Amino acid sequence: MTTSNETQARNFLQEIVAEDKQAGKYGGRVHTRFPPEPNGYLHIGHAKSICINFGLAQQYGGKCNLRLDDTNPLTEDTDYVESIQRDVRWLGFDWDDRKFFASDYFEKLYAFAEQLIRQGQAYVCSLTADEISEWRGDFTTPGRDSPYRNRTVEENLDLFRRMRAGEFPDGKHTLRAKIDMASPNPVLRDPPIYRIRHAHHHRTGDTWCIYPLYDFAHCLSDSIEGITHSICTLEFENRRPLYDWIVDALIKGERPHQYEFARLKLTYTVMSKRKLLQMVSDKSVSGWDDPRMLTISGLRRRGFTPESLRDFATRIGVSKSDSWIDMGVLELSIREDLNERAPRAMAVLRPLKVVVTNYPEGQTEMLEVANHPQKPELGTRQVPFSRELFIEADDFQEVPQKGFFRLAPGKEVRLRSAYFIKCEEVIKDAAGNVTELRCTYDPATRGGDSPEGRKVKGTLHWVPGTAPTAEVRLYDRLFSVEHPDKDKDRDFKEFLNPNSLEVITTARVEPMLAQAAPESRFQFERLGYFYADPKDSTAGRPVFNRTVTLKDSWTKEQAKGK
RNA sequence: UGGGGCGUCGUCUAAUGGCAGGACGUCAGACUUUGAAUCUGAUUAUCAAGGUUCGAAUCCUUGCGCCCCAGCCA
Repeated sequence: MTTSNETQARNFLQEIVAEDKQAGKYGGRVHTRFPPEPNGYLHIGHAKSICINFGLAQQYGGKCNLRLDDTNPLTEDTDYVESIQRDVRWLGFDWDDRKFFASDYFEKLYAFAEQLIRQGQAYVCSLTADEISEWRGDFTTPGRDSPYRNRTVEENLDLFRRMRAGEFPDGKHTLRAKIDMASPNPVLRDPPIYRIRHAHHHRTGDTWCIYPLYDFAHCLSDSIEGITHSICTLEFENRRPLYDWIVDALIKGERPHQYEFARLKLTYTVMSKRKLLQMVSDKSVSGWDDPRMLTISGLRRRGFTPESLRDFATRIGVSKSDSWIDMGVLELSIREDLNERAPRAMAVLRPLKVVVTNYPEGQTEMLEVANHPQKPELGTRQVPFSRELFIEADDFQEVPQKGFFRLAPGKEVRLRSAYFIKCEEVIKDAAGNVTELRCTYDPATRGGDSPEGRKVKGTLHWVPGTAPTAEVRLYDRLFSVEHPDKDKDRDFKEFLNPNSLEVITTARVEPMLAQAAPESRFQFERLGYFYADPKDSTAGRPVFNRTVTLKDSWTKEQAKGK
């Protein structure tokens, strides 16, 4: 019998790296890289890639570089560079002194381009963008050779140098690799590798007016950095022949190889940077770090931990099959982590006043409450108890439905770590709304202990009548359907969940919570895990973000009854 | 349509010609001072059809389905 503990199943990338290392390839060296383009914030799909690339390096005694792939000055920005570094570090990974930019290599890449020209493997093409597209053909018809394909090396070199010198406007010429216009793979039909762009670059400023394209820059950046395994997502698989062609043409000796895995797809969300950017710009969300966003910064602000995200990444595995991960898996990862480490606390979201009629007026006693039921080492705290208190409005039903074992007229429940109380009277306003409950308590049940084995099924959380109020933000899935961008004819934003955020400003919290430091995490008993918002919390007035609810079999039970 | 890739429980993922395993989910139960956690049990899968073989998820053939590619984006 094998169990997951005994079998250390390797994913296909680990297998490739292990075999290469075993075979002594690259002298046993393992060197990966995480190469985001700084044109947006990192999301949970990137987190998967980060864990794969940095993880592989860790597991096989290698290194992983951080490389900002900044070859398109139109979309890139230093703000993004900063956020990327912050997010990778927060996730728990370290590139030491190996932070690189593709733009570090512009001079070298230019030299490689000239070399390609001299080798007769690249030419300056003067077709317009539209013409290039036309001449490329389509899936069924081969492309036609550009009329500029046979320019001499000298002419190409001259033109290319003048492109660099800024003699031509945008789009006037491109440098193209001379491969095969009839290739069944359109990527190989003389792909442009340099274009003219008179644009300000976030790092090189106005030094350049020509910029290399991804296919040219990426494989050569890998080569320059001594990358051994260049890992990317499946949609780049078509480009691997081009990767190899360029590297073969220009690099002698050891060279990197590209491998592809399936990108992460999560239900109830969208993953493309374009769509995330759109929601940020049109204010569908409050920003890149809106806690509903599946960006790393959004998840961080929601209260996710780096550990839970890393756990998620290993849990979902790595393969080449195009698959959907259920949002429940992400929720499981954070619940599992926070169940272990989050101290418990009591907060009431929708307060219902309870008066304990037989409790002496003006008396207050301190009750000791455990911070974690399974971890006595996390200690206890004191919560004041007196004649007036609040319970959750949901925890009372005047006419209890089937299976409801919380408070109801004549019924007895336990107040967590306090006393048993019994509902004697229901007070309503003129409109018939329940505004207050009159209860009696049993002094023999102090601490919540059951005397002579008396059973009560329900245990409710509560806060003192003097409890401070706090703002609580209840977050839910951003989209209300599993696959918001599956239907190409419908805008994904039609599926935004209108209830993805509920702000409650009148929640009541136990006294200790009013002092909660920003970024601290708690389990609000019976409600979920909450995180003191790092931006909006102020001294003595924390704002709590709901990270995730507790598993709730009662709601499920209720739904079944209907 | 040409090329490339991928098809294993509801979902994700193992198997490297030798008992289709694990996790999540679901269902049932135990326990419970959180309807949480924990524990126990159950549940369900090799895209199809042929072939090779003592033996096929794995190899071969044919078919089917899904994904990617026709940016001077990455």
